[in-house]
Amino acid sequence: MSCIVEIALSCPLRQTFDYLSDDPAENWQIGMRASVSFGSRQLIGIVVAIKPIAEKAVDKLKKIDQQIDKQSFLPNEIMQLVQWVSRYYHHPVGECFQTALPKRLRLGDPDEMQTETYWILHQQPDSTSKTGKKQQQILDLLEDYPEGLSEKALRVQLGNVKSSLSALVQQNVVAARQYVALPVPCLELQQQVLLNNQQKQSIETILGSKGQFSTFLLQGITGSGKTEVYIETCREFVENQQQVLVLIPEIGLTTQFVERFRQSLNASIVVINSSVSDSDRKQAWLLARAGKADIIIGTRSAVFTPMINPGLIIIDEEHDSSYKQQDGLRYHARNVALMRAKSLNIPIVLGSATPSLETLYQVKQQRYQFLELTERAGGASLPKVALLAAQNSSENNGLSSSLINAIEKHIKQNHQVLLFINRRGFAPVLMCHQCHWQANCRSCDAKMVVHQHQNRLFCHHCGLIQILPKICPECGNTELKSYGVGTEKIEQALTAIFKDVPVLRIDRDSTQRVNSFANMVKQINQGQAAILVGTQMLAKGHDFHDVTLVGVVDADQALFSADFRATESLAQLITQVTGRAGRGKKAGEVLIQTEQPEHPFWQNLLQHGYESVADNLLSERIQMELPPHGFWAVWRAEAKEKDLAIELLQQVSGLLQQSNSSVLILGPVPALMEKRAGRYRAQLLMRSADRGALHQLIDQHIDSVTKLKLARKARWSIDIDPTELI
DNA sequence: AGCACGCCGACT
DNA sequence: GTCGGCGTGCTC
Repeated sequence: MSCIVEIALSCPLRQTFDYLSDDPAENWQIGMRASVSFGSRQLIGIVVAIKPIAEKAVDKLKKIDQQIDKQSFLPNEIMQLVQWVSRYYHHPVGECFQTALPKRLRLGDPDEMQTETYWILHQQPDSTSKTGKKQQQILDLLEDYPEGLSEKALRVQLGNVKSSLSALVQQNVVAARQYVALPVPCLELQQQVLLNNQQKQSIETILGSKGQFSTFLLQGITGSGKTEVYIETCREFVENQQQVLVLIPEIGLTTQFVERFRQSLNASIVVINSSVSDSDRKQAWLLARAGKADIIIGTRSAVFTPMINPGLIIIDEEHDSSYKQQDGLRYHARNVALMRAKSLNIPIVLGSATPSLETLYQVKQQRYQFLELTERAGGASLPKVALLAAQNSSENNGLSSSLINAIEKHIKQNHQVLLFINRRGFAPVLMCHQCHWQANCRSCDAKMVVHQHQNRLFCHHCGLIQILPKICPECGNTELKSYGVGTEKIEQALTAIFKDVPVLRIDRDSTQRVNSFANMVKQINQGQAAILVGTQMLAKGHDFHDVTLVGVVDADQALFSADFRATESLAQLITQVTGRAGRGKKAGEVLIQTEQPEHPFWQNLLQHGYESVADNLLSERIQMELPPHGFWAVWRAEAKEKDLAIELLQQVSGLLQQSNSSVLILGPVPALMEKRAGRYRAQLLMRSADRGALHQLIDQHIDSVTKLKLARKARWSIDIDPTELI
């Protein structure tokens, strides 16, 4: 008896496809993969339904080419989750499955875990045969592991063991077994750290919600020991054979975080981030699904990792913008995680020193429980924060004389200094002194940034690269001048001022080479006086113990930005940065150089702290009916031809207006930077106090939008709960 | 989105 | 005479 199998395929069509299978329905399960011919190509899809043969139009159906999985592949929970994501974000279901699966499995790799060789003691060595030193070491070690020890672990401890092992095999003393390859455990676990009362209380409260859905905001200033709270909470779950999913931001600096878990917990910990190879991702995913990974630490897409016995979800730095995907399926991992925790009926912890307004809003509505850590570990005090008027700073390449003096003071004490400039390159503007020509990007509405080290102009929006011109292309003048500051210029200025002090620049340009970042960190941690100049990437995730002065050079930009979220991010950045100064015994100092020291934002932040700023911003947003107040969706469109995007959105707007709905339609308007990477962009906003009404309106019209002629000429997408409104 | 089919311009 | 440009139409 054959059957019909309904398959979700990765294509932008908002539908699934029926195929004919020769196998009986019993041989199929929802969530299995199948290979089918689709149009003229071969695709792999996910089975979403199995149906009996119906009379109608069976002859139109193609046959399934291959059933890839013989046993269940995607657990029901993940099937439900991905289908919910597809409905909630109004994104084609096949593409949702695509984002949820590791590449190798998406492409049809069998779902078999990699194995590795384990060695076990087979019998006691014959007393007559002589055993070498290395061989004896192996035997001694294996004696402690009656269930065997992996060859990898033997190698880690004893070095090259290949020849000794084969000798032992010859004597029939040891035997090899193939077992599933687990992550290499830490050899020496660290002693459990002493927790303060706030930490203990937080852990207890979270554990009190074991086995039931409950959301916690764990707010703790930098250095207050959030990670210890995570680790000790995990310990409890791991001891109960329950798995923990830990989401982390997408910054390449996760090693320290992961190491602390590894060194503290006797558990199988897998990592899924961008530096993990495709085959290791697949292995981590399979280990998690099989319950052989106790803790899964990963970035955004790890939220879809299946677990056999999930107990807890943790989202570290929950305010981080990398949790929201900004193309394709525009999901927010925090949102998906919340949904997942709810349907699994397990607790979820959102951790941050500077929670997002969304999360604070929920705390205010008493939907999340608030946990707070206010004490810094080791009794370190928070640094003094002061504002510096930026007057005359342009004469010193963007550094005011008081900032330079402060740097000198800290350097003289053999301490380290950290300076933030949130712009890569040398200078953001190149201009002709004579005719006022400016170096602009030809594909974007943006200026080209001077990168002197590489003797090039870069567009930071589309990646266009040009040779740095020596003469003005308009009038031939040789007097080209650059304006503004970037990391390179600050680096150069400081090198000139402090001749004997190493100046390290840390940004995407200087850390691109493999290991260069790790090497820099190593150098920094040697503890000699040094000045570190860098972008935001320095603010996150890394502890530099000898830094006593943190300077913020171009803090003002955000205060004038048209993006209403800029002040929120600035308050978060300054607060995070403040935590970077003076850990341990050395007293810290933070200096913020600004053109507007009188600005109420600074006064509020310095006198009352992040929470107060966040509070104000939140009331402001509520008053102005901006997110997180109300429910928002935005249609985005882009086209190579000018005005095409906006025309398409005008038609979309027309369709939406046909319904008599409570949803407010705003726009369409061109994007703030209309042209980017050669495309003109526009957006159409929807807002409602009623989430259901918003989604209903989209569902009502999305098919007609797909059928619009213009929808083929312009790229369009829909963004639910947008985090960027421009 | 891919990919095929289809109908008009400059080239071995 | 052909190669190839991208318009439009379909994908169980």
